[in-house]
Amino acid sequence: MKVATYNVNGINGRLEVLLRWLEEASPDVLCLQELKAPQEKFPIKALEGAGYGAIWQGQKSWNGVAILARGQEPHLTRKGLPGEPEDEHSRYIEAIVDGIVIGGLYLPNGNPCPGPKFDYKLRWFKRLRDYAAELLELEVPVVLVGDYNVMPTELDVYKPERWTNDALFRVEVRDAFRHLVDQGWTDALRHLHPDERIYTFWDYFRNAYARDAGLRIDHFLLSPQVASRLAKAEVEKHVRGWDHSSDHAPVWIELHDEPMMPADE
DNA sequence: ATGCCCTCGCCTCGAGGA
Repeated sequence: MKVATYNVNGINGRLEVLLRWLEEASPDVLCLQELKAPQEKFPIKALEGAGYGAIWQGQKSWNGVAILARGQEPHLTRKGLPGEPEDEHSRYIEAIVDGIVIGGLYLPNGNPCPGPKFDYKLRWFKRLRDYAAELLELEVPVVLVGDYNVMPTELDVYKPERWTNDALFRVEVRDAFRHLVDQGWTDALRHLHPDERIYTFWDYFRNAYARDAGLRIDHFLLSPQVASRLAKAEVEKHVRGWDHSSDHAPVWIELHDEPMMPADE
């Protein structure tokens, strides 16, 4: 089973690229972020034509998240995180697909820092941690995946010293991510590639992709019940080089069908 | 220190992104 994430930076402006990649990669599940489209402008017909069922939470101009499933309808279990009812940003959507809870998220950027946007990012992170702890208590397969807008370590930034005071790399934000992972989650890409420089985002500015000046900000966090099934984790870097690409690349993990149990268990 | 490039809106510039 292949589970993927892709910050599309505008689903309608990106539709051709998205359909091309779906045809090429055929993920079983795909979480999308930054739809930048209101609910009624989500291109459901085109995605159904490509063989996918979908649930989504749109928003005019900004944010917006979706979950696609190949050959089936994702079973919606939640829209939005608990803890701040007045928060109207479309940043979290959750579904069950093939027995796995898929939480698709788009964490706030937080710049400029300091400021209200940074405060909102930290609050959102806290809400995510509180909710993630509840999910872990269920002891079921859970994948919390999407654009976290955090580079967890210096290995995840092309030039760490340039990013020290940025909301994506501030120590408070790295701490928040680490505390989340330390609840018992597995960072899938880093787990399988402990020493590699891996990026999932390259700025449109400064010829960043050609220079490989990237950031690793799109992450898969796996509950123990699904971490035991992790087989592969890869970034579709070449897609970032396509014409009219998003500034993020798609990222995916491959899961074994059955848990890999220790021999003596 | 800032803009760079790109997306969206309701409209040709501004806001936001990271």
